[in-house]
Amino acid sequence: MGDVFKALADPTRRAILDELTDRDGQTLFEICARLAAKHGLGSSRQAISQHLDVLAAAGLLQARREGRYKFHHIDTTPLEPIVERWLRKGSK
Amino acid sequence: MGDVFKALADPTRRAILDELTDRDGQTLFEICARLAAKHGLGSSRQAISQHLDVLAAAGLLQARREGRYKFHHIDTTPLEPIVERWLRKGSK
DNA sequence: TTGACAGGCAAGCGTCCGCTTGCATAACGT
DNA sequence: ACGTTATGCAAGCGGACGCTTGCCTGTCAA
Repeated sequence: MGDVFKALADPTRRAILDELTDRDGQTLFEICARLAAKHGLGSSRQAISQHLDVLAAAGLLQARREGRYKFHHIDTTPLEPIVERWLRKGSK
Repeated sequence: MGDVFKALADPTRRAILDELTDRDGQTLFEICARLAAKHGLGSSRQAISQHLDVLAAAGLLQARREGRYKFHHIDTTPLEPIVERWLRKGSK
């Protein structure tokens, strides 16, 4: 559960989620190209790959293999309960 | 803005927010005692103090001086826009 | 005024994190 | 078959992070 917060702590990983929100199901190279173009991030391929592993371990990402391509999809399910945890004050 | 995510990345800081949600306006020593009792965390006073600094820098905390006491209050304002960022897909 | 209480400042240390580097694997085109 | 494309694995490095340690400031009670 705490993996979700650690995954969101890095700005590059948040940019990846932004990119996948704009266009879901991208491959690793597509993400690299669009991160460099849109967000001005000069991260290498291996760096992005490791970020994708972290996001997948947190349950925020789901990978789909197809031939030599691997498409990545967001899963926003773990995001919903993490904020309402502190927003409701009349719980006690 | 990214400070909010980095602040939430640490489990001790999340426990502090839990404690302040349950009982707002506690002092440093109160937080230390209740963290040790409820959450089983054996963190020292200085460690908690530094965590409070991080939370305050992220805008999640607001301090109020009164004599030799310093009461800490949550501010959940920065929490609201951070999740809807990825939840809405029909924004493009 | 003296002592205890609540908190602050800053240096040092060990660990984790993000990134690079180098090589390996697997699928496709020709 | 061969080279290219898309991705995987693992060791190593530098910096940031969380925590400790030690000392200092300010406030209240007796």
